[in-house]
Amino acid sequence: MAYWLFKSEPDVWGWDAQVAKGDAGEQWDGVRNYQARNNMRAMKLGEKGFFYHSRTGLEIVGIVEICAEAHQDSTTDDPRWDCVDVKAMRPFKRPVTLVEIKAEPRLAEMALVKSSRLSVQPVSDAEWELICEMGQTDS
DNA sequence: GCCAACGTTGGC
DNA sequence: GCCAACGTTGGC
Repeated sequence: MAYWLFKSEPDVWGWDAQVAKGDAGEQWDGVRNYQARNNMRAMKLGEKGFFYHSRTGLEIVGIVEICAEAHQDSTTDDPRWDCVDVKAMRPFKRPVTLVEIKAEPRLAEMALVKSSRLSVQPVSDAEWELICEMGQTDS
């Protein structure tokens, strides 16, 4: 069971918009980066990911679940671009900010810190557990 | 709003 | 196949 992290600018697609979609979920479209796409192709039904607000907010606000594995991104005809569907599972009691993550030595290897431009990234089991604790949320 | 870092494109 | 030019992302 792998864990993931999805970034979005809340002005464009934020946690509230994700929650509003309910259990039907929504495709994580618009990714035009091979590494991010490859991460989505590796995702399995039922796996979980963090939902991170980039640009404004700069914090992890909740947990989403993969509710459809990789398929064509319907916002383009270009067959290179796939995406998964995700649905909101639960919010963090306390959002975990980028500042806190950077201040935590055990999270220094996170892609969020090391390759800040990658919009869909893997999260290790240990990182997952720790961040859930920091967010006072069940992992 | 700025700009550094990074990824992609395309001419050679 | 190199690399300069360009576009985009995202922290600050």
